[in-house]
Amino acid sequence: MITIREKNFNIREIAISGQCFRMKQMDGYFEVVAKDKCIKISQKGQEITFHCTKKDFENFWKHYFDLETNYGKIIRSIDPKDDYLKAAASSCKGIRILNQDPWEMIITFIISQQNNIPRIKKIVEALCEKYGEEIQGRNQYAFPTSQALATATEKDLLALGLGYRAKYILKTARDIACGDFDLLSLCEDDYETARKKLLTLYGVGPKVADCICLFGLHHVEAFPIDTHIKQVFAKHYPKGFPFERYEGYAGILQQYMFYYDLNK
DNA sequence: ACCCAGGATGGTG
DNA sequence: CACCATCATGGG
Repeated sequence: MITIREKNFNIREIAISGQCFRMKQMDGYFEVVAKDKCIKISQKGQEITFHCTKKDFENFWKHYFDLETNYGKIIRSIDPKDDYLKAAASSCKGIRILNQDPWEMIITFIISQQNNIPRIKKIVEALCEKYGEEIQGRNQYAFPTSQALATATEKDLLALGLGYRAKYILKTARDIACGDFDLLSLCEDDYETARKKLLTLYGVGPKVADCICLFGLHHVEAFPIDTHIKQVFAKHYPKGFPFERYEGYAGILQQYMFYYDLNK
């Protein structure tokens, strides 16, 4: 168990930010499942307690929650004249851009298309229960490996409620499991290269590719444009969003706007 | 019964 | 290039 103090960290905001789908609010704490790991986290004000060993915190969770980045500095860089962006960031100053598993992001964000967040969570959970390994003593299931998912049939996936995305998931899982699509080299690529490669996957378009880049590869310049952001742009940035001002990390600001619009 | 949800694909003009 | 029907499913 390890407790830290951090201004720009709010586990509740992160849990409902729509970038992760396996973070659950329990009675007095949050339960987080990532890849094949599970942790309980509680927070009182700026004191955050990670219920794990110091070793696991240092080796995994610290990086997972992007605790080495200064988010205060990012928020302070917002144009003081941009009232909307200031309000958006102010509504969720505790968001972090998580360092999630690329494979997990590919699958979950293919599922996310034309879908709502509660339902995405439900489907991801069902997928883990059916194809993931049990995490010992946790009553939780790891995210399935590509090899495990590759053994599924389209009918199996349809039964889980995946709908028309079932065929996307199957082909992508199989292409990755057999090594036809190389995940390891993807992790070495810069944003533009990674994005281009991701677009070759069946079921991955521009928006999903950017979500994978942002949440799975930590290319914080990636800026996913979904239905919410389109509405925000139409309403608050009719003359265009000032991307040039936030070059290299606009994706973080995207999360503030997404959150603000989602919870309005 | 109608509309929407962190869109992508395949076809057409 | 731009547009557009279609793709399953559940929740409002």
